[in-house]
Amino acid sequence: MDEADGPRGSAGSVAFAPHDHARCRRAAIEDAQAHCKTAGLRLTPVRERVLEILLESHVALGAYDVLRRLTDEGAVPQPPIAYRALDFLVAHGFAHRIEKLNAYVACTAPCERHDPVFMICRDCRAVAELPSAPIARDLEREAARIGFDIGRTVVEAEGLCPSCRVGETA
Amino acid sequence: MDEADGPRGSAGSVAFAPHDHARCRRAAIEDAQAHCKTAGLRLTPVRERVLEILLESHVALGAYDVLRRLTDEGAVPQPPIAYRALDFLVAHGFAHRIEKLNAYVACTAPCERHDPVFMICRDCRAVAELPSAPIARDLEREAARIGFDIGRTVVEAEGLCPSCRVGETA
DNA sequence: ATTAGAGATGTGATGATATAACAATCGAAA
DNA sequence: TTTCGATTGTTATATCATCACATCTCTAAT
Repeated sequence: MDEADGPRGSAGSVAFAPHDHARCRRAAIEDAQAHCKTAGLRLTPVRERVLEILLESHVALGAYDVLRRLTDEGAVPQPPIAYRALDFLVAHGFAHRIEKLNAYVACTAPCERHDPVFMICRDCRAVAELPSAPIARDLEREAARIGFDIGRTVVEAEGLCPSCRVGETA
Repeated sequence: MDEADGPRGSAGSVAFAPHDHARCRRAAIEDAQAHCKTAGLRLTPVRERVLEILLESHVALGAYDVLRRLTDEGAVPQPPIAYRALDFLVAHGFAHRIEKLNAYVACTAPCERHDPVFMICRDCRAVAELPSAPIARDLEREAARIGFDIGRTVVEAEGLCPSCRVGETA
């Protein structure tokens, strides 16, 4: 990967590689702010705070993990508070839901519009987000063969990230 | 598809195509019985019954749907009864878990060993199971690029099956 | 400024999915 | 026929997600 590519650069996964994470977070927040302004969406305090919480790492957090963080900061512990913010972030591409974990991660790519591919570490729950173009093509071809009309796709690989492979028992 | 291919033939999805479903069910049960005998696994009455319930159609059933069926037949309504049987069937490849739906379907292919691709109808919840070889290759290549070691994969496309596309509003 | 309407939030309750824990039983093999 | 691991019975609880309805808050039209 070209070192000149930033944390949200185009060369692929950032989650498993050392990177300037402060910049990564800042860029994601600024992207979200800019996109909301352009699109007339309201990045309210709780929505922005939830995005910040997700952006603290590339580890997937459950809705109740997020809620716990919010309540530690004074919010009342009502699940809809977390779910509503997460739903907003997912709906607009600022975060993704990981079906395999029932959990959420911040988006780490300028997510135009096809569902990404995720690589999920089973040890540390870190999630790398990859572009899905080749796999999407394969899926479309298979779907066409059986007359299926694809809406959304879930592509998640569970395994071990580079860090967690180190020292793993054979 | 070659009509000579049976319901568990090699040419791909059977779930969305008209087929001799009685034969389909029978073949799946017999496969399971034979495989358990060979492998020294115990296809106990409740396990076999749960497989039969899943095999009644190609529609995904939740664990509590299965449990309801069992209790209608006299079992006591304890969730572990259903989950244990489902876990057994999934562990040995006689059924699959659909992450997107938190639900289960009977396996419709002689599942040697790579995780299948599923096409899930959002209207009728029918699930077609396809071989995953090309997609698995793509995923492996992407994983190698970032040093990720893939264990299991989840590939699920949600959309509309051929039957449910008919008469769908544009 | 006033206010109507849509979107967002506060709040209590409940629904849906899944597992922990431990006792009792069964079945294959020593 | 005893033993040991796998399976089942049973109670309880954990975890994930949504409903329903009141209230508030922005924004834009008046």
